[in-house]
Parts: sequence; structure tokens; C-alpha cells
Amino acid sequence: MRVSELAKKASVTAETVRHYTRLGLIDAERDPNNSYQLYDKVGLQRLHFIRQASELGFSLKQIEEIFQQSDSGDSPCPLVRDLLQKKIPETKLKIAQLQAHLLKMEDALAVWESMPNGAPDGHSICCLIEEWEDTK
Amino acid sequence: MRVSELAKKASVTAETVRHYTRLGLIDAERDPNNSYQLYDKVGLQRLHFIRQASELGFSLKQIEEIFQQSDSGDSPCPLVRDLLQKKIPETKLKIAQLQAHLLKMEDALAVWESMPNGAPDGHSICCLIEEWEDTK
DNA sequence: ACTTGACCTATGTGTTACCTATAGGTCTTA
DNA sequence: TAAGACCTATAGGTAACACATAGGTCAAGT
Repeated sequence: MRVSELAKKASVTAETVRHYTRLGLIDAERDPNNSYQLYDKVGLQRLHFIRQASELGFSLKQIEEIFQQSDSGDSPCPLVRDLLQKKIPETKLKIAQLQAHLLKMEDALAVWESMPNGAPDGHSICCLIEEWEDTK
Repeated sequence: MRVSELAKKASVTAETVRHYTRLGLIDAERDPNNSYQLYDKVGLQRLHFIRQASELGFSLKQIEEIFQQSDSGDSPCPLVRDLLQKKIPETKLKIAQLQAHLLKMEDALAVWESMPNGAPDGHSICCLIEEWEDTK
């Protein structure tokens, strides 16, 4: 199949597929007639894998390493396990940070709404964000 | 004060301060003798604000807009409120996604540990991530 | 046969928020 | 006065693509 067809099957853009192909993450053959890129189902599998891993927060470089392990006959499992063990605490931290931010934002909106007429009180920059600074 | 001193006070690199200055987010004066950038406490306030807003997920462009509102005498509050109202659902979504990923990763690690000798089972790419695909 | 529109190609630039490198001027202090 | 720390500007690198350009190709309808 050609770029767009593959892209559609994985719900990504054709440009994304070309990007991965350029990086060597997906193999493609050339149609000798027109030099179009041709992909097979292995390419689709890889594309799915890339998306999965990417959504989990792995970089394309890390994914490339995983493929290299796999392609050279070694099991990528130990590598993936190590990557996961690093990634999990990072993800936990990120979640905690985002939750803290969410609370701040919701608080700020609540404060704003409780203000008479929502009027700013003359602070130089912004009442809301200065609130956050105060409580930090 | 000079770049590095300001940077230290906000726990960022000097290059970050220069970056913000180049973008016009922080004002600086030139020392006439050596053309060093000189910052005052307003600069420090702005820097703090930028970091706060940045951590909340606002882009430098949005922060610039906030400053422009503020500098032109208008209250940036309505603008910030609008930005917040957009940002809050985005943040909730991100948190949910990260939590889903976290679960997947923890599951995967658990499965991996329960495998005899942690041996891969011959899958072509990676047992763990293929597990995720199965359960998707 | 021919045109049209959809598809493909390669190349290069833009994006965000910086970091790093280069080459050189300045400041401080022993 | 010389070393080491600090400053400057400019340019190029990073991640993961998106977008623009210019042009070749293909399938369908007229």
C-alpha cells in the first residue's frame, strides 16, 4: 500500500508516515515505475507500535533502539522494562504536577467569579495569577 | 542586576532570561560602559510570572498577550479567565491520558515480572508492548 | 485524447522553548 | 597582570512533526 493508505489505517497523517520512514523506523520499498513508497503489513505493525510507544511517552530515538534490539535478534524486553521503570515515576510526577496546576486554575476561576463584578483590583499584572504567587 | 543574578533568583538559566528578553517579555537596560543587560525587580516579577504561567501550560505567546493587555492599561483578567477556561479541560484530559498510560505501564511490568524467568516468548517486536496492543 | 483532481515525490522552512557552541569583550581578584 | 568568571552576539541544534513549494503520476470523466 502507499503512504496515505497506511496513514489512514493508523489514523496519522501521510507526512508522519514519511517522517518515520525517513528516520528508518518503517521500511518501505520503491515502486520501480514511479518511485512511490510501498508499505506492507509489517510496516503497519511498526506504525501501530510507534504510536503506542509514543503515546506512552517514549521518544522516537528510544523506539528506534527497541527496533534495533528486536531486529538484531535480541529480545527488546529488558530494554523496554528499563525504560518503563524510568518512565513510571516520571509519569507519576507529571500527573501530580498537572493536578496541582488544575487545582490552582480552578481556585483562581472561583476567586475571580466571587469578585464583585469580576473587577480587577489594580494589580499591575493580573489579579488571578498574582493570587497564585501569593499562595505559593 | 545582571543576567546571571536574575536567573539565579528565579532558578532558571541565564540563557532562558536572555531568551525572554529577546522576545520582549522582560525589559532590560544596557549598561552604557559595557552594554551588559541590566534588570530590575520588575524584571524579576515578570520572570516569576512567566515561570508560573509557563508551568500552568501557557505558551510564551499567550504570556506575551497577557503582558500586552496589562501594559496597555487594560486588565488582563478577562483574557486570563478565557485562557484558563480553555486550559482546564485540556489539563483534565491530559491527566486522564497519563493515568491510563500509567496503568498500562504498571500492568505491563507486573505481567513481565510474573513471567517465568522473565523470558520473552518469541514475539517479533516486544512482548510487553504487544500486550498493550491486545488489551487496547 | 485530454483534462481535472487527487495523489505522490523531494526539499526546505516553520514551530516551541529553549540549549549549546563559537568567538570574543569585560570584570574581579590574587 | 593574568587567570577565571562573567558578559555579548550570532548561529546552529533539539523533538516531532506540519506546511509550503514545485513538480511528477494516476484514475476517472468528457
